[in-house]
Amino acid sequence: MGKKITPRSNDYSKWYNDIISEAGLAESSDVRGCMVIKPYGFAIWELMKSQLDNMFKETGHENAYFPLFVPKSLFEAEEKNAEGFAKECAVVTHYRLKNDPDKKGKLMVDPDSKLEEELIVRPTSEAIIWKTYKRWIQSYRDLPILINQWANVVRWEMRTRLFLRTAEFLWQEGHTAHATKEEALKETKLINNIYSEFAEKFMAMPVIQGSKSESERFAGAEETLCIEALMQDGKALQAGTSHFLGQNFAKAFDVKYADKSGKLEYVWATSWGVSTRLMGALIMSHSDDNGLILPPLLAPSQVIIIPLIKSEESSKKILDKTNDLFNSIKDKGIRVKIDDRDNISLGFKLNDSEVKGIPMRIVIGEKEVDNDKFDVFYRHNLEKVSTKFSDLTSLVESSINKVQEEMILKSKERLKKHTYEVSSYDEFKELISSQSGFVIAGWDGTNETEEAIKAETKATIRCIPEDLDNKGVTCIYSGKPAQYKVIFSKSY
RNA sequence: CGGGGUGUAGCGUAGCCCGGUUAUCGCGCCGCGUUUGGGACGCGGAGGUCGCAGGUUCGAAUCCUGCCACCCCGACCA
Repeated sequence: MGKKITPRSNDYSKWYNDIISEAGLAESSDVRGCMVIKPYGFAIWELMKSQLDNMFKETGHENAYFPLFVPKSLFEAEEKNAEGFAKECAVVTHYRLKNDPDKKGKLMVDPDSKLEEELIVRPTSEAIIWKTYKRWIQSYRDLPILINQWANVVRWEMRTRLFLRTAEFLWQEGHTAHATKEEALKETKLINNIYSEFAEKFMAMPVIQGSKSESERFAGAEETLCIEALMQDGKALQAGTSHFLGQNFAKAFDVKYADKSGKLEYVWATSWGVSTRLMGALIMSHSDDNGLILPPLLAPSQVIIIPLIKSEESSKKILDKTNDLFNSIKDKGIRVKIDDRDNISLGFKLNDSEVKGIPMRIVIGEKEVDNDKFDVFYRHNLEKVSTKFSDLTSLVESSINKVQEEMILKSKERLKKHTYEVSSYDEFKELISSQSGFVIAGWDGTNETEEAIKAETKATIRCIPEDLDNKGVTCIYSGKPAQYKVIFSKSY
């Protein structure tokens, strides 16, 4: 089994890339730093999307779409935001090509088509959206605005990795406007809770919630909340962020509303997003050396049935059973598929279903039909459960939630096992260098300390959880009283 | 932009130091036949400006020069 996948313990990155390639999720494109998401990978992304979309809509949000291009003057309006993204922007300077007079059959940029104002390909949409909100908001009656958009953005990263960091990526970005600070803060928290709930419930990936230190904060935000997940190699992955933007964008774009007394006030803002990086998180959270493992709620096929026909005589009874089972599982609203590909050996099909992470597999051959004994093979723990045909559908149905729960439990245990608390810097350094997970430690709250620790150990403050008591704790580095207990880790 | 490396078929590679027939092997692809109980097998076949340009030589994938592209380690990052 798993012949073609490099073992995780040998080379973690290779293992990760092998899984993406063998499962058919994505591949590098011919365009620098960009990625082709293949149908199977996209199907998983679409399941994630629809779940998140539901959760946003249930909390009063609506979808809309804003332009890909941001005129430079808009982009630079909010200074910190512009500065933060300036180094990774793709810029459109011309709008036309022409035949190159010196090189036959080649095209060149037409110098006459230079734009008066450059267009930035959005690395994020705050600027264009806040320029629009200015038109939409006049009165307290126009608030709140709770909008989300599903879109692509471009960030010209130096080093890219499939799903985790690509030059172009797909995401959702929510942008809300509120009358009061309290309401905006509440929204920021609400969304972070949604992200956390989604990660745990659907991705079977428990996360730690908290706020970012100033240096890790989103450019232009007053506070950034985040969810941080722990990957199997002990590194942290920022899986989602929710920003409280204060009145920064309202002021930059002059967005005011008249309150009940007619007084003009700047509006309060939030923005929040998760991206196709979640796919990377899903892969790295659960996969093993045999390939991908999908939690049933995010599996495009939750069950696969493989008919095994060896002779003409047995063909009919096997196919009848296969179709009966397919229909009865499908009637329960479960995503089920039959692998009836011709000229492909059973062994190949078994491995194929494993490498793709399909949660349950049922092989139907002569032996099963004659003995009325069928195995359900579970991908997440590689175990089999046997039952008779009449009980098969209910076993499958009850297994969906069971498998999901078992995967959540396993991930929770891993997170717990790899979360440490230290009080000395030596202990801290040892844990970080062994790259074994989240390390909770006291921090004096200064930028200098944070940077010194990063320079010495490569660990960064992943987040500042709000529920950790800092009474009597001292800073791991400076020895001064700790302002917070925070979570350190190496990260992606 | 600093430090290192690599470019040979769709993918992964051997050959390069030490120049010499028709450029190696595996996977994949096409055809025929046999095979489904853990990534099938046999036979036949297609596919290459050896990254680009120039030079040295009777002769260059191999040596020299220039260029280009990509990868890895830094800085940056959802």
